[in-house]
Amino acid sequence: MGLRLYNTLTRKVEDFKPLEEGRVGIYVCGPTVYGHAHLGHGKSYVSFDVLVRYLRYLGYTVDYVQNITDVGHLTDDADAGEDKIGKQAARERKHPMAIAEYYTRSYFEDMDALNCLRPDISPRATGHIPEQIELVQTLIEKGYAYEVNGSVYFDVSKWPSYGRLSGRNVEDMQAGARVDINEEKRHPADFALWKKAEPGHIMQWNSPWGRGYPGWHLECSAMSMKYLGRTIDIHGGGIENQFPHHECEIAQSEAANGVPFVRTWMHHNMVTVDGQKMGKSLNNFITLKQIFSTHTEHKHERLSRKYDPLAVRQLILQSHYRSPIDFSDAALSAAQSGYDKITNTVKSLRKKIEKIPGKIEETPGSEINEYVKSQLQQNREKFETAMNDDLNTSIALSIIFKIATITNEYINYPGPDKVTKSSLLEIDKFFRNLGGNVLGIIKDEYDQQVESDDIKRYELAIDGIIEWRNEARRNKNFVIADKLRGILGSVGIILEDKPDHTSWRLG
RNA sequence: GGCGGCGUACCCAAGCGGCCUAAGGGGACGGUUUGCAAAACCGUUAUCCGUCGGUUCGAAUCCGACCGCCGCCUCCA
Repeated sequence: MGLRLYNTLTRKVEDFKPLEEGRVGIYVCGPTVYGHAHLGHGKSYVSFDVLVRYLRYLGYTVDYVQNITDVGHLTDDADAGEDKIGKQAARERKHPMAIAEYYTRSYFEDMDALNCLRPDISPRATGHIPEQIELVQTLIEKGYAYEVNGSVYFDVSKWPSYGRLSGRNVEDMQAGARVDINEEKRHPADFALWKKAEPGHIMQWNSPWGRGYPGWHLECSAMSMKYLGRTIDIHGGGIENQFPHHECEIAQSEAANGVPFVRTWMHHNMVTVDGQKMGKSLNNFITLKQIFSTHTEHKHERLSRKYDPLAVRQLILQSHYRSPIDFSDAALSAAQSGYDKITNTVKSLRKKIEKIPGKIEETPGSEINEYVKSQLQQNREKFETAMNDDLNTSIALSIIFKIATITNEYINYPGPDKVTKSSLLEIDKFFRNLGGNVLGIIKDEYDQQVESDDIKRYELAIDGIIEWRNEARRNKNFVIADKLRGILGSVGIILEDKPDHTSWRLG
């Protein structure tokens, strides 16, 4: 059985089959770059990163497009157009493009840390104004849009299936709608394709309707069409964008092209912090940089320590992408411990491989251990079954843990089974493939020691103290030995005595 | 008011009609190992899945009611 994905459009898990054999086009709604990326971005892009990675693992060629919104999203749909980037630009007294550039770089930096593969194309909205204008023109020509006083609106009454994706109908939405009445619109549900620029609006362009800027749903339609064609296999985004954003995308794209816009709609669920929606006003808004930073002055007050970016990734993968996830210091800390366990295992596995000299064919008893072989085989199948079932990363991850336990058992307590280099390499291959290439929580290389410059400077001293302590241990002077361990421990350095040497790590 | 989701051990979380006397992680406790630790390994930690009814030979899984929580309906990942 192949990959099956939940499709919001049909509310069912369906067999996944791309339009073109062996090739998948994916468009994911990217960030609006007016601030540092937060936990919500983390969940979103890790989720879709795993989708892309798994599709590639299955042998598909994937065209992954994720936009960068550097203009156009206003604070509301009705009018009162305040561009969030413009707002931030005013606050920081910088050019809007400088703001967009700065936070775009910051975003990529954080996504790299989370081990998310870069999209194949990261199109900027401002780089596609002509395409957007063209799309608006098409919609006007086909009678789906109308111009009023320099602004252009999509006529929802011309598109009966509006609301299908989100399970709403235009009438129901009237009652509790918080959208202000806009005099220009023929119907309150009509949405802006192009807005006339008020004199003070910083970002604006020439158009057939005068100076203005694009409406907030338009860029995704224009750019996905340009890079992936009129019908795309998968469109992903946050569940909060189901309505109105994705609904509007469908309407304008299909009205313009006359063909289905998206075959599979995927929506991930939201993030809460300590059980509450994450929001700037609630003081529980946590950026990824605040979690990753070693510098205590940047730390968020709800966090007790810094966490490894890949531990955050692991926490995200521990639950399903369609489930909400609650971040708390306790959850982060538990994920960090679990992440450390896997990392420790992989590190000691690789150390062990290095210690067995020679090429495989020269190593005596180089055959793969039968038990190891069957376990890897079995668990690979389970892993694929889990991932095929709408990306059940929680189970996939549990299989990595299972193999970690088997690995430790095999290395440390081989019993009658001989530890062979081939077996160890086979296990490492499993980790690199499933834990690394697919889940992205196992690195191909781990730094020898800590990256932090502060620690690096003291490495010699640390090694010296360890040497001193081992001399004491050899002389059975355990009082001194324990005292030295205590001193290192008090600055967060934890020692591990191995049969032949002592290693250290930061606790 | 409309739409959607969730409630599983001390915490996180998978399971969505029989393989469940319920994965996996964290924590706690006990053991092996260790000079002692750390790491690792082994074991224990839910006869039960918010509550009450129903459907079924059989339900955590389906249906109904109720209680509690959350999200969307305004930009948001």
